[in-house]
Amino acid sequence: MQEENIHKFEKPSVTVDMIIFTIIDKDLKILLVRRKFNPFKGKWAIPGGFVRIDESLEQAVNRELLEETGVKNVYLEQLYTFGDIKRDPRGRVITIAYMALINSLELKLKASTDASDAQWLSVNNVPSLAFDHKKILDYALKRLRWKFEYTTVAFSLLPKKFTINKIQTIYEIVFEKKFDKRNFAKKILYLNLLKGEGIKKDVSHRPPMIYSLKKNIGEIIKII
Amino acid sequence: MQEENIHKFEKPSVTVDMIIFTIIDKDLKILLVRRKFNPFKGKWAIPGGFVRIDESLEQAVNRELLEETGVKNVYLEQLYTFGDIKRDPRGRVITIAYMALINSLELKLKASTDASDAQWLSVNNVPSLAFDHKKILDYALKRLRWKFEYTTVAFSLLPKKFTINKIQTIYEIVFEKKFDKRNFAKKILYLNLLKGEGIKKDVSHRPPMIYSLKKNIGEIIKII
DNA sequence: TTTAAATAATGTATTATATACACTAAGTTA
DNA sequence: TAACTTAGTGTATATAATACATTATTTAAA
Repeated sequence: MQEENIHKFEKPSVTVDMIIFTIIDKDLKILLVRRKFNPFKGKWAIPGGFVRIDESLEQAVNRELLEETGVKNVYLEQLYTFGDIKRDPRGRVITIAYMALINSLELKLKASTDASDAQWLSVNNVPSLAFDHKKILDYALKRLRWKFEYTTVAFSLLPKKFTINKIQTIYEIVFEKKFDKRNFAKKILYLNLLKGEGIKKDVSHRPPMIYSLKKNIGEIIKII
Repeated sequence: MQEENIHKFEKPSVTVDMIIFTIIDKDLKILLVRRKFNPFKGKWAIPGGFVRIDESLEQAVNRELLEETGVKNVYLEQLYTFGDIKRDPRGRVITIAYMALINSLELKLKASTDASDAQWLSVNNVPSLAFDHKKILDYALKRLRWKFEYTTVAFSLLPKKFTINKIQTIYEIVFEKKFDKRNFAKKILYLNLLKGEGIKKDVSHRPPMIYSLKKNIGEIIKII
């Protein structure tokens, strides 16, 4: 039977790379790893690795994510595929970029010491990065902000139960601006996304309501 | 010098596939090609092909696009990368999906006869497609509509000079609904995107104004 | 030359959404 | 019990979106 030959052409290597966002100390951070080998030995890079022949892209990303952070079942989104011929000096490497959003409380790898080869660094203070990883970061930040405006991804950065104030703080960190408390609460509550979960105890001020995100929220909804 | 080996892992094949949109006879159409070889011999598929080792993804897409349609320098946008292990029965093939928007007047390959192995078919009337191409089409349609709402991509489906009515018709085709003429014109003109180019002649009714799209329009602007 | 036919051009009133803005409430700590 | 801290809430204004109908200009036909 006549069949097209998929081995006719020399194949590029394929990797996945990811921008892993979390919020630590009221700061939007990404995980960076210091490269152990050339090219760019000693430089900071975003985590990633080769896609195995027997795993899907999502499996590859989840595997790398688990290796680097110890977490699974987090919010993951494919961003863009970068395929310039010379993006990797070793040869032709096409990378599919993802972003992950992690609630920092779930992290095994906590805000690490300076000596470590993996660190959470503020997006406003990233060093020069290997490969085209700066381009990937810029793309991810744009996408993140867009998603915050139009979807409920922000809640992926929070524990299951949270207060309105916690959400607002996350939005303020990501957009680097303050929102009006009354208007913010009005919008979020009016959207009917949240389920009341009682009242927070043990705070030295008026105790706030606790909420969780309802299941089965539609895909795209104007939030902010 | 110690260097990571990019050839340690068996490599997948990499293709680009594209949804090519155009408007013919007041209908949103995509180009489909009939497969000459197995797998899916005889089935309709979207155009695409292997990425050569020495060309970028964009170069690959443009090459395939030129081969299939005879056009170049058209609107092209990367959509998503599909990498399921079993999406191609021949082996591991990862495909980067693009969409192209073409003004049908520029097409060499015109709405072709039934006998041809490449045809423009209405998006509302696509046959069963090879591989995961239906998934790609669905994704492309969503993206297209979103882009119509928030950017000026719609103008890529028109000649350089056009009337307000032509734009409105394009929007009505893509969204499959009618817009109010006064409100539509108001919005488009108020956005200050258009440059007057005189008055159309040789029409058997009141002659309309002709416009062109200004250069250097910002990326994201709410249109509709 | 007059009338019919076709599409172009245009404005206002109403509704919905977004924004600006400040005080009282409920708990803890000193 | 006073001071501190964060929670919770409403209204007025501005802006944006929608609904809706008539006159204008050309060609073709009568």
